[in-house]
Amino acid sequence: MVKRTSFEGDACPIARSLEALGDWWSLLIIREALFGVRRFGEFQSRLGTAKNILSARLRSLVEHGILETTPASDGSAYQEYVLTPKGRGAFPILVALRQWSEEFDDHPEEIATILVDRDKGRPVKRLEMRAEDGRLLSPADTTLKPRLAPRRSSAKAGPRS
Amino acid sequence: MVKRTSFEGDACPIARSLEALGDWWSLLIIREALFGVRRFGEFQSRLGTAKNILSARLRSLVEHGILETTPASDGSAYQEYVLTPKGRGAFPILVALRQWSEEFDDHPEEIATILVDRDKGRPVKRLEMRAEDGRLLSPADTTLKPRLAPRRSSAKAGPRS
DNA sequence: CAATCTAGTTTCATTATGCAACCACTGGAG
DNA sequence: CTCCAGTGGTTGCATAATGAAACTAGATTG
Repeated sequence: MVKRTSFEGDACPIARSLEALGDWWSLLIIREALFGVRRFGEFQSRLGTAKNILSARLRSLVEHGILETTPASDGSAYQEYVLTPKGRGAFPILVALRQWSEEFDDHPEEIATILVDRDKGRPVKRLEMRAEDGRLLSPADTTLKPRLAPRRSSAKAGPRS
Repeated sequence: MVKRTSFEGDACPIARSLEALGDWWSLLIIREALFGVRRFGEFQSRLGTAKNILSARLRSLVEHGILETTPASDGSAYQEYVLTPKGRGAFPILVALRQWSEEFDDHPEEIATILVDRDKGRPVKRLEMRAEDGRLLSPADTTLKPRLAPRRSSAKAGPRS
């Protein structure tokens, strides 16, 4: 096979999410959708995507349960694309990407916008990892565990990633 | 031009980070690197990437300042790839992707591992967005603001995303 | 110094991307 | 009802990216 490798059956959850939204456009489409964009033409003009690509991506996102097509909304007979809960659940991913850019980009002055909380207009706090009891965790403070107790029989290489 | 569109000059920080790590392999390479993988061959065997692709990705990650090549480390004359602070800073992105999978995947039973804190062995808490003062924020509680005061002269369409 | 390992590069077939052209259906003006 | 612009796509074609396998140069081992 010379197909682009798929991570569908992969046991790693990171690979699994990349399977659904790991290409150039999907996350940007979700970003626009989170800001209320619903119509094909609006996605197209805001993102500047070719229409065939946009069409393919929207279809893929619908298949993955991230977007839903609703037959109407404002009276017209056209359809709209709206986020499902799964789609809205991707918000932290976008925030993480945004904050990474804000912190490490080589030309931060080119970044046009900041994410603020609507009430106070102040930047949102950096996402942080915490333990169940609230302790702040660094990457080194974490580790991976097999999801279910491993087979008692073998001490072979455990599941990874 | 029929080149793949680049987001380099884009003002949206999400697009900017996707420019650096928005392809299929980069994030997986960073994932492995976070778990201590350093050598070309180790990346190759753990990820199953073709060597030419891996070579190109590693080079790109080095160019973006996410990985660094260190000429030695264990005595041998080979080189290693280690994460820079910028690379380690991508950890929350990976955690966000992982948690999204854990929460919304259609077949969560196929996910092999959970991320736990090393001390207690308990799952890490879900990432949450908070305001400066600690209030929990939902997507709807946030909005985008232009980074610097917009030019006083024009009331044209403001910066987006 | 021969065999093998590591870390790639090269070659070539297959896919995906992107632009432009085309087409079907809507919604409105007359 | 008819014409006609706008919406929401699909199709075709050129180019770029991906992936498997073969090849290679330097390092390490024996």
